[in-house]
Amino acid sequence: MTEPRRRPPGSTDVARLAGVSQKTVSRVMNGEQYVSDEVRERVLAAARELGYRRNTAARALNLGRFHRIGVASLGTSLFGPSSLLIALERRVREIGYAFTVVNTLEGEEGGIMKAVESLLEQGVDGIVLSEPIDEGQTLRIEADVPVLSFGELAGLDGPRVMVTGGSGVGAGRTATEHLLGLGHATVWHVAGPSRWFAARDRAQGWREALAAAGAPEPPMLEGDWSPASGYAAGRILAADPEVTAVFVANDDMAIGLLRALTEAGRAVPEQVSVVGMDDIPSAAYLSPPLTTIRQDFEATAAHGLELLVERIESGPGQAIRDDLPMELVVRRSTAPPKE
Amino acid sequence: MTEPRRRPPGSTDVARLAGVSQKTVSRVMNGEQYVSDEVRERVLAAARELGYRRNTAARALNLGRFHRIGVASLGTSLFGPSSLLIALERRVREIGYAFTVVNTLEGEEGGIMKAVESLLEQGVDGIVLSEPIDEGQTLRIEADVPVLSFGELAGLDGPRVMVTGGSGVGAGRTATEHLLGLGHATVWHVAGPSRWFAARDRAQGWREALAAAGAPEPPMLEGDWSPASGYAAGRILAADPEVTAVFVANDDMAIGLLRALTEAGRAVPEQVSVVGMDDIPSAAYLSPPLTTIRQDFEATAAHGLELLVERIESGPGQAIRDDLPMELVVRRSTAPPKE
DNA sequence: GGGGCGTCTGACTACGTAGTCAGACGCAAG
DNA sequence: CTTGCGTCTGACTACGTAGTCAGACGCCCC
Repeated sequence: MTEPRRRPPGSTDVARLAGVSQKTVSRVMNGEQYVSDEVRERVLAAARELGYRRNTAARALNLGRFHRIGVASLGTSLFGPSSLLIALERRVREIGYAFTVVNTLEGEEGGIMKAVESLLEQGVDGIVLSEPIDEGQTLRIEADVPVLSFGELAGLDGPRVMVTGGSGVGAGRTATEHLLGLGHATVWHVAGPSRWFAARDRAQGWREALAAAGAPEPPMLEGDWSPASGYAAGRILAADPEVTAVFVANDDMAIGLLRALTEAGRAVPEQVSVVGMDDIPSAAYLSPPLTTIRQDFEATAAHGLELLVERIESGPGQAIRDDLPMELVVRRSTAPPKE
Repeated sequence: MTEPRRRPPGSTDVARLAGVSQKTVSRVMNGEQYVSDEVRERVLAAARELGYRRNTAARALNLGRFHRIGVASLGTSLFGPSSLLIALERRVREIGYAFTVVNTLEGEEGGIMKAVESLLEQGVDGIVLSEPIDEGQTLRIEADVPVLSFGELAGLDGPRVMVTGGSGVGAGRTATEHLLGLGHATVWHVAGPSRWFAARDRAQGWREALAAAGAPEPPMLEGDWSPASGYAAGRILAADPEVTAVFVANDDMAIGLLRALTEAGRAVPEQVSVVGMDDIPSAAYLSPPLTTIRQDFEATAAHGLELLVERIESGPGQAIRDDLPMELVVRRSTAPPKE
């Protein structure tokens, strides 16, 4: 007598117990019509009794689809990316798909491509590149799987690729316009790492707003999203008395910047105004409370996934590029210039 | 002529092209021995040419295993949970499994059970409850799938359940001992929501340390992890001149607390010392830089998953309960009491 | 009473992989 | 030369589900 390693019950077992055919069980489990109430009841009772659960593998094999969406993400606990990931998960589940994540450690060679390959091997119906960064190589995805990228990923190419915008450019523009509107002669910018398209977008929005207002464009500083890098940038900016307004590409860097300004005796907002981005939960409790920009990750996720699922279920459509809604949250870190 | 909806190539197609049997292709793809180099080469070439990828569904169906680990998480961008999730993903992939997340919106009725059910339907070989919270109901998991819970989940019951500790109790003890060691008569505590076992553990560590030192136990305040709730707690504590030392259950709440103290004119650390927990990246850049406790999520994830995979691959073993390493990071928010 | 249609059910089969078993071949030892 | 063993390969089959197709039955209408 071998190990009683009983395999889980299948539709055949349920069928036997209910005294019907396997096919009828399948019909009941899929809620098809043309099953008498009496039979349906009997099957459901049998299924309950046996603890029956449909076998996903067999279903996927038969249907040729997995009902699974894979996300290649960046494995960072940064507020933006992780918020987007949560929004994606929720939305994916709402539309009846399963959810898989593969993280690509930043800096890893060809990380995104590896992540995509891993997703393809797992078998997914659609792929999302949630935080595309520029890895300096073309990213050609051969498989017959639609791919959604949040942000223009240079070199991304393939038969079924589509791109939808975040709110980067608009956000950069809004933040900069806010500061200019307060009367500042120009606005400095501490950007995120340039490999990130989100960082590029924000910087571009900043540039556009300056140009539109005819304001001079000061040299741009680049951080790595971390408070430490914001602090480093802050030390540089604090030393320059010309600096009266700064747009920082995320709140974490803004925290470091605030600290550097404080240490240098530059008062915020009296001497320097600061705008962050993300509206992290602690933004309202910093010293001073931070003016920042809040993105709507729920909307971003929903919009992108809608496009993706449409491709999955009915084939190609046209790509879309658009800015999604965002909101300026004015707190106490911005004010008109002192002078 | 119908739509040329070509299905992806299978091992049969590769076999035909390479002039071998389907079984031989399978052998090559699985790296089995007893295949001549010449045949192996031919098969690999054919596979490359066709863009062949093993069909996960068929594999899973045949093997009866999915090589997939599912995580029921909480859908929050809090630093702790999201860091743990990232560590889990990385580790799961390292050990050759696929990774699925299902988030349970907090507050949802029976959220964890629903998440687990969803994972079971998807077909996973093991389940991780990454941030167990007390939903006030027994959580009996019927399926023959091993479950790993990070933290003692009341009512969690089932044939193959195991629990491994986080570092909550030890962290609470360490933080409190640090403050007592500086000479404070006692230590106040702002806890996380009591439904979270992580919050309970930290509070218990705090209590244990006070008891061990013979210090009186002041009333405990409870927040919801957010800076706003820390701020609220801070306003209460700031009003009480007795308060000289506070252990806050996470850094976000500590930020709110710091702000409340500052607004009330209570200097940190001169009048009040504060210890947080998590060591979020911005902790070092707050005013003042925050003394806090750093957890080793990588180790936690690795340790737990090791247990889980052992259960998956070789059956039951004994449950383990242990505290994992953590580290006190001393910065400037703590000092001996003024007087 | 016969024809037609709507409702309900089941037999058969495909999906792609890997386990089992059998057999072919070459080489070494007796 | 025979025997035996190690190496290599393929035929057959199971895995659990759902699509296709065919058939049974009851009812309504002419």
